[in-house]
Amino acid sequence: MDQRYQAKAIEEKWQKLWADEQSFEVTEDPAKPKYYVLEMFPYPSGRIHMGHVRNYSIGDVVARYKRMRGYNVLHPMGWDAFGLPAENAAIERKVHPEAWTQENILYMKTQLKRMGLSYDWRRELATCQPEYYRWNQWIFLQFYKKGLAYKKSSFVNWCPSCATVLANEQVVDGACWRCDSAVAQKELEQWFFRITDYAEELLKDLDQLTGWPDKVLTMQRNWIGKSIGAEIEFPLVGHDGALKIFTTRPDTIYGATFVSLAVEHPLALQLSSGTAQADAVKQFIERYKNISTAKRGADEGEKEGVFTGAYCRNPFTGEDIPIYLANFVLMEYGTGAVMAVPAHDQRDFEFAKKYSLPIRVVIQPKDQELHGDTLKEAYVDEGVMRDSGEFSGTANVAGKEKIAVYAEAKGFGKKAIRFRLRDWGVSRQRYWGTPIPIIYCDKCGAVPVPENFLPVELPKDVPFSGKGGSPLQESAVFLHVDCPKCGAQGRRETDTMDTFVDSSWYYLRYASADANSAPVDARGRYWMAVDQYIGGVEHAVLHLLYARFFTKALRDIGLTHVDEPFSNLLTQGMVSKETYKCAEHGWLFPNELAGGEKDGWQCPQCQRAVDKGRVEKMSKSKKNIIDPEDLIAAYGADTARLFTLFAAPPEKDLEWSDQGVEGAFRFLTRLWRLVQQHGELWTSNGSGDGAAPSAELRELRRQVHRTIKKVTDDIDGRFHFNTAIAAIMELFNALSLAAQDTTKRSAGAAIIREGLESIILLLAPFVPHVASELWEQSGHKERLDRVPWPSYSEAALEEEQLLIVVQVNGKVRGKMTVPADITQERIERMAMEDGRVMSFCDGKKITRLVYVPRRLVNIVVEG
RNA sequence: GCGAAAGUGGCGGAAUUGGUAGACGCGCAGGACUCAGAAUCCUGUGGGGUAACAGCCGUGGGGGUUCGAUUCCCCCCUUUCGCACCA
Repeated sequence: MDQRYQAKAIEEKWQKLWADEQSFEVTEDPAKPKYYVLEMFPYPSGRIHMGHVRNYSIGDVVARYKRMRGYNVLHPMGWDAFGLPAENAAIERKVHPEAWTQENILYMKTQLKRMGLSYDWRRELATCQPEYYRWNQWIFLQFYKKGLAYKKSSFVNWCPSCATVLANEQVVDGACWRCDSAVAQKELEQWFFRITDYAEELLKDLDQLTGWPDKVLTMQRNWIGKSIGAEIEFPLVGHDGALKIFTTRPDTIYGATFVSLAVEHPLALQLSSGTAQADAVKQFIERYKNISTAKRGADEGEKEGVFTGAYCRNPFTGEDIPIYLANFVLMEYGTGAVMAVPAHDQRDFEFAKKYSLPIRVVIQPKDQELHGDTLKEAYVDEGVMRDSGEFSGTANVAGKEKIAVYAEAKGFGKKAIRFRLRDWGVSRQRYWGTPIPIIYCDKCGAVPVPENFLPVELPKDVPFSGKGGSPLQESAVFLHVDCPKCGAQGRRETDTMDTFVDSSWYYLRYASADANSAPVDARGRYWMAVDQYIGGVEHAVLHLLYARFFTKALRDIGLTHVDEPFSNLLTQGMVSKETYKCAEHGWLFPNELAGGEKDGWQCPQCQRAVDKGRVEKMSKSKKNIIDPEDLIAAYGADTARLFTLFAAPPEKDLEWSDQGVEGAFRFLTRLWRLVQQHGELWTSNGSGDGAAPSAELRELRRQVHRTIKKVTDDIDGRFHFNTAIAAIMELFNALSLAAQDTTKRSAGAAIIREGLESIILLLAPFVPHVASELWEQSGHKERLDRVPWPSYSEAALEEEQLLIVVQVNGKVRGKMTVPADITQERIERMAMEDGRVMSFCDGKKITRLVYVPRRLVNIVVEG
């Protein structure tokens, strides 16, 4: 037996065995409870990083633990393989996106395998495979049939110099990332998914996601942004028709002294034409039309507007009030028109001040009298309605409802609910994505590709120049196609789908990854929903919201029976590490520093003292990354996993420490050695020298069972792997001491063996390779993967003695060890008789005695 | 600006329901082994204080509730994250 811990050899041995024996491949088994654990699949960028190591280590602990607890565990892995970087690689390095992606997947897969993750690799999928994305297209067609997919005109970022559409992340400070020219807004017809149809359900069902972090629920709630209010029509003066506005404050309508329209409002030009304001309005629109709404919000603060020259009538006061254009009104929300109540809305207040518009107070707070001309800021809190006709005197909260009901009765308004959530624009003018299965025909319009023609595959003959619109427009093979309806010459849609579409249903696909007549078959019913989903918090809104929407929409098509895809969600923290920065030369790698720990580090270029220690999220640019591959080569996967899991609880940020890694490695080495050194424990089947175990040994046995209980509770209830590992280390230290003592070693052989076996089993989910090896070496024929999780015995937990803390006025003044079956009276008497305790009570009156069973006595004295 | 989370030794962190603050790991110090080093093992390690003990101080700061507060409440400070004209 090798005395040294050889991580590499051990890990290779077990990884090969697991692969050869398909240890983690699962099929549906109605006799067993199922458990579906899923980590967010990676983008195949080329190499795995520490964030992946952390994410997948956490998931693997859960998977292996649940397996040991008797669950039928589905634990799959795949690739979020479409996306922009592949296309950039094509432009910059002349590699085809597909080749680039395939190569990355292959490399990263061997990296993941080296971590010993217990995946069912048969279910592996890559979203760029036609067998996968054909179902994106199929789903698109189902959505189209149901009206959930539709086309409308919308704006994209456009670089006039590169003549190409830019993704949001390619726009840096309003300029093109490559050529730095100013980005314009260009209007295009694009495809949308009607996620807003599900807004109400997406909001309501958040309540049933009790296994999600509150933070994520709140973010989703805010994103959906439900507002309850009213829609009211303001008749135009001198024109037909009316302006429809949405407000959450109908109670303030008597204070509406003007109306503000979005710059893009369709009536803007029409209303001003023929008035003296026509030119001013044109200029104003011209000025804002190329600035995206996001950009307008960025220089928040300055309210700008222009009078349209037109008026509308406030239907409640009967007054004619002016109509303005305002830069802060959003066309995409509500109706693109708002009634402005300067006294009770801060934005309207600022606008009114700037353009000298009347400010009329109509909500009166309890404790003060407000006047429009002395108001310093808008009053937005509750109060009583005043100067509001027949509604004066009504509490404003009740007034909201009354105004809306009144307007509805009179036929110029109604109660209304609005969401901040917008429909999901899925069109991308890119190559490396799922082609949208639509054909345009001059006669028939937009015609869906018949399902039996799917997949619409990406053509290979596409040049990647980084110029022009969608690269698919360059492919003659792809573009020209006959209309499926009338047979005339048609033209394919050249937009591809947002990659968020791919990741919105992949968890369903894993359940039946080889199904070829539907995205998911009956096996989905067995496996869904995902019991535990694990990933970064950066996906708290978009990915998780889109996936929830897909689940509901697919449920309505009959593809799944669940309302929500992920029952429990764990958002892991990021991995960070200290950085070194030179004031002049920027970030530095630790190994390029000059100087030393003692005299301080210096910049290799300018010899200036380096600013050390700020802990930042690991990133290439900050030069503080650790490559998992180097780590595994140096210490092995088990050490990498152990440290990652030990250094912090999963939901918190993890600060990387090279010395901490050493510590984890040291622990495994010590465990290895202890098992090697006591081979006799495994061969002899004696339970010691036959004498009854000493009190110390009995306590050691209790610790074994206490540890099993603690580790079980820590993993199962709260995923606190760090404290679970700490408890195992503690037990190890105790066993290690006992094993060094010859008397204890012989008398307590059975207990030490039970302890070591427990440690190996408890460590199995964390460090599966070394645990498997030690299990085998300690004489067990059965594979560790098939051994159940250890159970503890309540009887073995029973304490013989208790440690009781004695306090005087809440301060610890003594401790006593007492038999567990002692009475309260006796404990209290002993506490009072304790010498040190007595000295604190000396001459003082005891007013009270607090006894916490099995824990402490607090003597309360006076004076 | 609004909202949320967090702040504990030299460092990462623990204390799960209000009951011994600092588990476990790192670092550091002393010792053993060694010609020496590395590795390993043992002991110690919140601060101050003492010959040693004791008492004393201590969970960002200030107040409160309680027999007892890292934990609950109020105010303030700092950091991180999210949202940021959504009418």
